[in-house]
Amino acid sequence: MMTPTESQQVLYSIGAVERDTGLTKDTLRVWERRYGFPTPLRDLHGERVYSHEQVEKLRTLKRLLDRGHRPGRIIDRSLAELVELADAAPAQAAAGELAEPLHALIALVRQHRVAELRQELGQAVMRQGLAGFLTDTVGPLNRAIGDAWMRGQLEIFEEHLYTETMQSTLRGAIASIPQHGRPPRVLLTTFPNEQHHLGLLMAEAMCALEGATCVSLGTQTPIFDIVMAADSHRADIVALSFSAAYPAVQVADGLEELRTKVPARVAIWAGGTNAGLQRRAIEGVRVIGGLAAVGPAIADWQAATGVA
Amino acid sequence: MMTPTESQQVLYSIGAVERDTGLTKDTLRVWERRYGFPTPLRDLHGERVYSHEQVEKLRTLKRLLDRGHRPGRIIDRSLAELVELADAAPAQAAAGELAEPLHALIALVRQHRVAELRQELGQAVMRQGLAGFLTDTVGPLNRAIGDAWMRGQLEIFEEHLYTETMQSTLRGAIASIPQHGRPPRVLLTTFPNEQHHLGLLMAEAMCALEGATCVSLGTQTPIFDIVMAADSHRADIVALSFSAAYPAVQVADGLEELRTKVPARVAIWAGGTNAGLQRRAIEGVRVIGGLAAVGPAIADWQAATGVA
DNA sequence: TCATCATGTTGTCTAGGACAAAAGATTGAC
DNA sequence: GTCAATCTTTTGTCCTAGACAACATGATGA
Repeated sequence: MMTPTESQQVLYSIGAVERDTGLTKDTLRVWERRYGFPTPLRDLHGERVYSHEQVEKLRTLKRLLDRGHRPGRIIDRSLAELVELADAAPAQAAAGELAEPLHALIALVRQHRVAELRQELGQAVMRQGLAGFLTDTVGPLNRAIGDAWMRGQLEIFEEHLYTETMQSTLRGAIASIPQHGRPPRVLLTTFPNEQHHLGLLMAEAMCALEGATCVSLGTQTPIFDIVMAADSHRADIVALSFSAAYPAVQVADGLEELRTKVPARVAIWAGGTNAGLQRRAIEGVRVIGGLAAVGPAIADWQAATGVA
Repeated sequence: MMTPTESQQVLYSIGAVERDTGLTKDTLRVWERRYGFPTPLRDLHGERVYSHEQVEKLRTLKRLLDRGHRPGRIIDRSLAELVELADAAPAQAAAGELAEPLHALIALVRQHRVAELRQELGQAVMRQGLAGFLTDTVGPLNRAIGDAWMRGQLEIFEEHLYTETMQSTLRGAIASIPQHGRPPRVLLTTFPNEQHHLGLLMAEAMCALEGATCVSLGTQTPIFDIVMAADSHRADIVALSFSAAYPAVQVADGLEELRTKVPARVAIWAGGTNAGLQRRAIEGVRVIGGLAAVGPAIADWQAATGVA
């Protein structure tokens, strides 16, 4: 058996750190030059070699950047201080009073009781109805899971497990919604580099529930292909999902580019937890503020187009 | 109305090309230096700007590299010649005689008839049984779709549509397999940067069919987390899936690292269409050569561990 | 015929320097 | 005091060109 110290003797190349943290090699090198962190060792050939601890701190930094923090302000703090910072943030937005059932679900994730988790989620759909499940369970649960992960209360693989299980649940639920082929026809996808599939599935479920005809392209469709797909499927609405981690610049740029390339008769809707959506309004793009706003938006569309 | 020439005036930055092709910035620059391709223009600030045509050729090149071609040998050829090459390759491995039903399915994808595609796939599962569906339909179909895409017969969004639909079908099928909690316990996932979810689902379906207890973490789990997850779930087998596009170096490195960190009593299995798997054997890692090999592998495991 | 060795080939890493875009701070007008 | 415009700082991404290890290929000899 190895001691903890020995087992932590894991070293990462700059390429490995890029993969694990989502920070590019350029950024890693320029941070080292500017801020003096990280401070990788060098191997025989003079190449950077990162310790497990540094990678851990880099991952936490990345999460905080996604929340709007700036590297220069926080990079000097210790990992413990960063975690504290992460803890403080969600407290503002109604943290403590997580509903009891949610705690139970999180507990199942942390205890790796997959079969029970799957069953509980399935039963919750039945109990609350899909719409209630989405707004009252999935939404808050996603946030709680993300927070727990950042606080170090949840490992990455536990988050993966949750995501995978929830994906199955949602797909099962979506498959059980009868599709009549009635308008509006909604095309759902995300921009390249946006991998968050759960948000997309939630949107798809919500639209299908409201009687729309949904076609999902999955995640990461190049803009030019979204345009072609909207045309091919004669979509009435193109719906995009943006997670918190997606760069705000690319949200605005992408939506503007998409708006110019897609015919005006096709509506563009954007939703998700991304902060950039609230900041600057984009002409001809409707921002959907949460799942509850999907129903009214579809009602608006039907009213505007005179569909019975 | 713009002329075709004007509308093609789409220019890509080196970062955009990296995202769209999967070739790193480093590789793009070194190719330009060494082979004289690509030959991007420069913008006002001297930064590289790639034309749509060059990006197209780069994408095709990447696909050919994934098949084992070497850049120096093929980079000078025209896009048409490359496409021809892509056409010729699968001819070796039983190309022409694609079963009739597969052609019909591909036709549905190209005509964007989603509802029918979904229904046909569901019926195929019933008709062939899940095992037959996986080996005779999904496997060949994946390859055919990939080929068609490379030949320019299929747009990216059409491939996305196929993937999304197939994912729903497979998840539905997996959900319908009763799980008894019997050994072996199989943990399924992919390495970071490996996004190909379909291969993973196919593996999960196959294992579940053979009576194993499956836990999937989805794609892109850091190696350290795979180790923790294997421990938490008391996994008997860790199964990894590698698509053709995944760099062969990272396959070998990753598997070796994983082997040293996971207890010896846990088996490591690797499968998928990645060429690197065949090249060099890794001590303590079993390479699963295709879906049909899953059954025997599980039988072997059961025999070796004396499980009835 | 097969193993060993030399030769290409290829991707990834190195070093600072440069600059645009966004965020933050300051100023001035009403 | 509030808001808009301008200045300053911060920050990520791009630039050049050299180096080298890992792998594939071809040549050599047993």
